[in-house]
Amino acid sequence: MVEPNIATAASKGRPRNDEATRIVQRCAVELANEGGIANATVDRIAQRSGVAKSTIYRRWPNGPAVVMDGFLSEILPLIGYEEKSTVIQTVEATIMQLVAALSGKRGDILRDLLGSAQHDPVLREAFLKRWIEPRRRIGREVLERGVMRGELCADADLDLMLDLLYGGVYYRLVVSFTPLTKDSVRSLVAHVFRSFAP
Amino acid sequence: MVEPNIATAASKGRPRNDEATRIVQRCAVELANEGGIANATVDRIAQRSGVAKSTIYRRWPNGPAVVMDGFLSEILPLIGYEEKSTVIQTVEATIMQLVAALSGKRGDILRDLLGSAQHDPVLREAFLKRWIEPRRRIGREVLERGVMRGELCADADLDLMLDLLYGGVYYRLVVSFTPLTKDSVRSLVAHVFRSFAP
Amino acid sequence: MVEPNIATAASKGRPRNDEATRIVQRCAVELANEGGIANATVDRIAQRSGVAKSTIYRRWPNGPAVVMDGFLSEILPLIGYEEKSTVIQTVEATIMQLVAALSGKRGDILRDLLGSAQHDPVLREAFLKRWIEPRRRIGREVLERGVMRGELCADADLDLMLDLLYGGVYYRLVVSFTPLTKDSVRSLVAHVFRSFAP
Amino acid sequence: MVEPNIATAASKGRPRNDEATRIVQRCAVELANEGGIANATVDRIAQRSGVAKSTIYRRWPNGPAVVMDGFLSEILPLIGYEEKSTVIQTVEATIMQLVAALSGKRGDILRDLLGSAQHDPVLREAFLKRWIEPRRRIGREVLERGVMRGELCADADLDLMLDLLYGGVYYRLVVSFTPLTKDSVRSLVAHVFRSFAP
DNA sequence: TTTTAATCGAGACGGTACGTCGCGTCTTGTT
DNA sequence: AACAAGACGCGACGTACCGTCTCGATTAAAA
Repeated sequence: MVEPNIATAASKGRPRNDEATRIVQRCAVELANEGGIANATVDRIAQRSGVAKSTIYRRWPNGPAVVMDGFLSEILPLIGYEEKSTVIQTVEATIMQLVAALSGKRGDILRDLLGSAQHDPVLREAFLKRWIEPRRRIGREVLERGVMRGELCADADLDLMLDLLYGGVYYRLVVSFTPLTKDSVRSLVAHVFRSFAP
Repeated sequence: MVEPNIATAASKGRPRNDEATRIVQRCAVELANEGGIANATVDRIAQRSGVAKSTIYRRWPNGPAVVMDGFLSEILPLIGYEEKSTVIQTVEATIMQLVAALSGKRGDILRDLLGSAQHDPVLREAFLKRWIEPRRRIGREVLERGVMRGELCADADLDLMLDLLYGGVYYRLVVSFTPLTKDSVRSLVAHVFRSFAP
Repeated sequence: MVEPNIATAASKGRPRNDEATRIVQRCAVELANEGGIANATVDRIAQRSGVAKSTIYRRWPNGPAVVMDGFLSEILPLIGYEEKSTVIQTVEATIMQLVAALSGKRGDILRDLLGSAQHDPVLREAFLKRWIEPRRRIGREVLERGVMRGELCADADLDLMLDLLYGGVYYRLVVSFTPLTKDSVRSLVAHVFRSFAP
Repeated sequence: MVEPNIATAASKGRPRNDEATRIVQRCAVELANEGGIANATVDRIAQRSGVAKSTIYRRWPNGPAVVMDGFLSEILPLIGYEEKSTVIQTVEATIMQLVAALSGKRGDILRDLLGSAQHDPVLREAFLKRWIEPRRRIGREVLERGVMRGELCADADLDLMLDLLYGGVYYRLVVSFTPLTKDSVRSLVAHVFRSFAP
């Protein structure tokens, strides 16, 4: 959670306006969509949303944090994972979905947020807890099923396997800036699976 | 090269001051070391170096570009690559060296630069041309030797192999923020090599 | 009285907390002592006193008004006036006392309050009714006794005389910012008395 | 001079824009006319004048200082002093002029500035050096002529006399808030002169 | 005894201004 | 030309107060 200042549960004083929280997040994402997260300044978010700057600062430490919060709470519900007939197919589909999420407009923002997370511990925490770890948890479950079903070797180092799968994807998107085609994803997944075959 | 505005070779007026170029780079790196690249503003670089802002802008488009330039021209000479008796050992040593470079103070800056490159095409270009591609070229040569020497299978997809090796490293440093131990590097390299074994 | 909103005498609901009124005034004066009346903001008064902002606003229109109230109710009891053997001596003592009150920490606040009264009608009213006019009333009584006792001429314009006495003092403290010595007070009083001599 | 940051005489770098200085002062006075000096915020001055906030802060420490500067440089040229046939008449005319200056819109600003000067040393300095002292110097010259011409007694304490004259005026305008009529000025001047008669 | 109504604390809210910083451009005189 | 110096318009920063508001909890007089 980027939002570090949660209103005290005891609900003393006037309660926070949840509507304001929502509209601020929405406007922040809008602005980031239009011109990158550098465009989502607190001033601009405040102006567009009609919410006072002080109210925004009461909830988030800076503009990118708002974008992160809004972006994730917008995208997370959209990402399920489909069970396919074989584990390798399920993984392939999941990775394809990830690649799709990291492409286009939304992908630009996510890459930009990842970039900002390099020097902002708050963003880093949020990025990890709400984006990386959940997906990794899902991935791990799938792979464990692969082990049980005999598609993967019994003593496979699943964490290493996840590092290789996700690493291969993120490396090309964020480090070497090489577009990822469906074919390249397929051969990546295929090779990794083969190397962990029973 | 970040530096896009090269002085025309035999220009008429007063020639550029190379000393200024050097001191500016040095100060920019210093400032980045002290407080991240956000600390290396053009104003501050100018003040510390005693070089006028206009002089800086004549050479670089913005602050991070100076840092990138200074950082790379400082770190590149330090990175050679040692030929070991086996290819896997050579690769392991190279990766270890990379991990070392990406750890500590210098690593913070490099990760920070990579972060900024996500929204700055100029930085991205420089990062690719001067950091990623040269190392990848070297890595490729090593792997090709591995194929020739029979340590790797003849039809190995070397680009995929490089993606897996580098991807595994960068993913943990820049995406999942998981510290890389010597052991984890060793098992990563070992696994990838095994999967491309002849 | 600065305090404009008096609770209706026999009201129905919960009665006002007089203790709160007192502690608020005390804290306001404390804060003004520490950093001028600009330091006595309603927020700060509320925080230090532990009294809610709304409770403060129920009694006073703004921060300076609290300071004015607290300051005057603190200083007024301390100012008596001593009857001397001659009227001129009594006046001199009174003026000396005024000068003392307008010097040092307390003087800074009073001058500051007078400054604020230049653009705040509420403060002006309070300043007049509770500080200027009472002292002037006392001064007038003394001078009238001077007339009766033959120390002053029978048809003396006592209001003009008071203007000259007080004017001479305030002018130096508040307008020309020239320190007032005991000697300068003495010669001021002496001259004015001489000019109204019988 | 309120303006404390004078561009270095050596005129290094781009010279300051005098036009900007002028328009800023003009707008500041305008704003103060419209709603008191509290209305002359740096933000508003910047917006109305089209001059950047940073440019304003490069010259003045705060809004009231701009008003003070603009106000004085606007009003000072307008105030000469007329030589009358007798010294008492000259003084009376000068005081009348002062009362006029302290009445109406301009008077409100001047009183407001004097109020602010109570807690702002910069304003106080400017107020003294550019408003109080020059007028007092003139007044002193007039009185000295009065001594020479035998209208005043030879050993008159002219500083005390000035304190009484100016004090009587400022006291009523700024302290007791009693309107000054022409008659009251006349009787004030008359009495003071009589008390310093030869 | 139950309303009823004013008070209290806490603190959120929309505003507005603060004074600073950095940007990238510009205008000087000097080298 | 390039250079040091530094002014300029711009716009964002994060903070502080303002005065208002909405809560739930007290506290007494009126019903």
